[in-house]
Amino acid sequence: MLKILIADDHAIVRKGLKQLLVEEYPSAVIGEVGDTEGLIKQVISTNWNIVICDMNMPGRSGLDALAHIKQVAPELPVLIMSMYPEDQYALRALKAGAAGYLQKESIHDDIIKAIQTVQLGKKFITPSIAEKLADAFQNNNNKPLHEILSDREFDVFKLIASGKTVSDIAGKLSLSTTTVSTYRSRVLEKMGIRSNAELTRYALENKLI
Amino acid sequence: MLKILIADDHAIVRKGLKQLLVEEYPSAVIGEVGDTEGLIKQVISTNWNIVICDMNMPGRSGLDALAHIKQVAPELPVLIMSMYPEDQYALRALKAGAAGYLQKESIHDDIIKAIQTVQLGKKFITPSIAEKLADAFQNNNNKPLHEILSDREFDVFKLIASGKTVSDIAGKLSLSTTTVSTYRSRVLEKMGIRSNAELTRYALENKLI
DNA sequence: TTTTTTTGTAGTATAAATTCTACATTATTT
DNA sequence: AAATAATGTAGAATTTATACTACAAAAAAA
Repeated sequence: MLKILIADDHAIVRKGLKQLLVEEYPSAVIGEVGDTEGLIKQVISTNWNIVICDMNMPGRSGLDALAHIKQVAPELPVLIMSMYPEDQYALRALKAGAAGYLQKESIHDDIIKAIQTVQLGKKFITPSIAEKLADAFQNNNNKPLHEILSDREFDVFKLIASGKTVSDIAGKLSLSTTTVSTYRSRVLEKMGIRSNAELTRYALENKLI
Repeated sequence: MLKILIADDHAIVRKGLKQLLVEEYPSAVIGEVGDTEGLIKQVISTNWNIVICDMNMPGRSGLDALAHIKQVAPELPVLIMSMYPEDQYALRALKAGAAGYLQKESIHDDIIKAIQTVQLGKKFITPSIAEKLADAFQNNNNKPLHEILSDREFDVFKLIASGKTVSDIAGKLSLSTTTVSTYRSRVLEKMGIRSNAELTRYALENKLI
């Protein structure tokens, strides 16, 4: 009998998802937990076939929980869902061992397919994520992102992240503004990032500024 | 017969909420829309008793929609829900004429009570929001910086902080890019800030994005 | 040791953002 | 009620930033 565990801190989301699953798998057992602790507990105490886990839960994040699950139940497929389209997160999730990454926006369309896929022991990868994956694969894999920057790029990275404009930086480093812009695009490219805001965020999170 | 309209861009959320409502009001008519346009259309074409509307929908935000609804159906109670706990949003929502503000986290506990309350023509205010309200009522001075922004400015603030470009934002809000730039400078001015990076930082630190 | 990549650097043409200014509407204060 | 300030909105002119493209020097891979 199919046993699916849902982990999400929002009860409405759990409810909606459960409804969806019940409609497709009327005889399945659907469990719910609202935090990562409950999730871990459930995974240890009960034999679930699939876990569907939100990425953004208060306290320990879904990814932390995932890492934990991979230790106690390496075979248990975990689908990570998130409200962020940013496939950035998808890569992190997959790296951490997720069986698939679902955006909440399109979960309706994907979830059943995803379940079928992971039931076969395969990973559920959407085409757009596959592409990102392929990219990340050939790029440097396990270094922190900012370590794959060249020195100059890293300089520029930090300055941009701390709010300097391209021309400020050009002045400071005595370079042409276009040069700085070029560095910037290389940084963005290498880090799989799309905006200065994300740079800032990254830098703050990694305590680089 | 009770007729409740749900507006939320995430189908799972609609589903969960609907389920919740059906359980409590089996004979109620529950409508669903996924965007603000649909919402406005529905409000005009059908006589709903209550609207439950998500604050963060793509395109025109829930608050815009609310303002619109207040014009065409001033008596129709609109409950605004949001995933942000920051009661900041609550104040804006109430100011814009919402009948209540619900956090998605606790919607399970509050929604039925909220519906009963607004059915009596009263506003549903949780204690914590009541407090904020009281504060805001007189305490205009010691507000956090971001609370001195106007609604529009705040919209733009969040979008910039999360990395949208000025033209993205202009597109999204159907404004001229120069208008958005103007908001940006006003925001920078009001907050005593000099760059987008600082905006991002501020927003991250204050958990506004 | 060739060959291929990465790095440091810019120019040109183009796209995007900013500044300043302005002007109705709303809100607030006096 | 009148006066003042804040808000929502843009246009013109200008300043900045970006996308492409390019190329030599250094580093890495074959």
